[in-house]
Amino acid sequence: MRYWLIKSEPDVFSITDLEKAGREPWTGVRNYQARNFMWREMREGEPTLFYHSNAKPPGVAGIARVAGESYPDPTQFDPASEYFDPKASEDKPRWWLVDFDFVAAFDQLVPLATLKSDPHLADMMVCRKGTRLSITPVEAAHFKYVCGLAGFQPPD
DNA sequence: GCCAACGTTGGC
DNA sequence: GCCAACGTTGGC
Repeated sequence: MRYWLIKSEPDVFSITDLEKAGREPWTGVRNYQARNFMWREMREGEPTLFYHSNAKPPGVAGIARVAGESYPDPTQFDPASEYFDPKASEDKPRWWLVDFDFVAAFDQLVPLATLKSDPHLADMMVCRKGTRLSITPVEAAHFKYVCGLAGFQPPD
């Protein structure tokens, strides 16, 4: 069992939006490292921190879960989409995604500043300077610790 | 609005 | 394959 963190701008798609939707295909990721995590490494049921970026303040807003296996991101084939990729084809998809299921919204956001100032989380990727990656693995201990900061009982 | 970090592009 | 220019992310 692995743990993950996904970033989303709440103005675009927030934890509340995920709660309403129940499940959401994670379209539009156009970074190879992030794609590789979804494509080949994520497994159904893996718990995921849902992080609000470009927010005031930024921080972890809740929990999601990998809904199932990866499949080609349909927006890469759609000329009308901002995520259209002319170099991708149905035969040779370039971008893969998974769906995420809603698990929980934290009663209170755990701000990035809190994560950064906590020695337990010193080497958590999202705490490090200049990590722009929108999907990162999270150590089990870090995942559980962040849930603890939110007063949330982590899923098994 | 600024700017550090860093990924991508394209000329050579 | 190198690397300068450029674009994007995202905190502050």
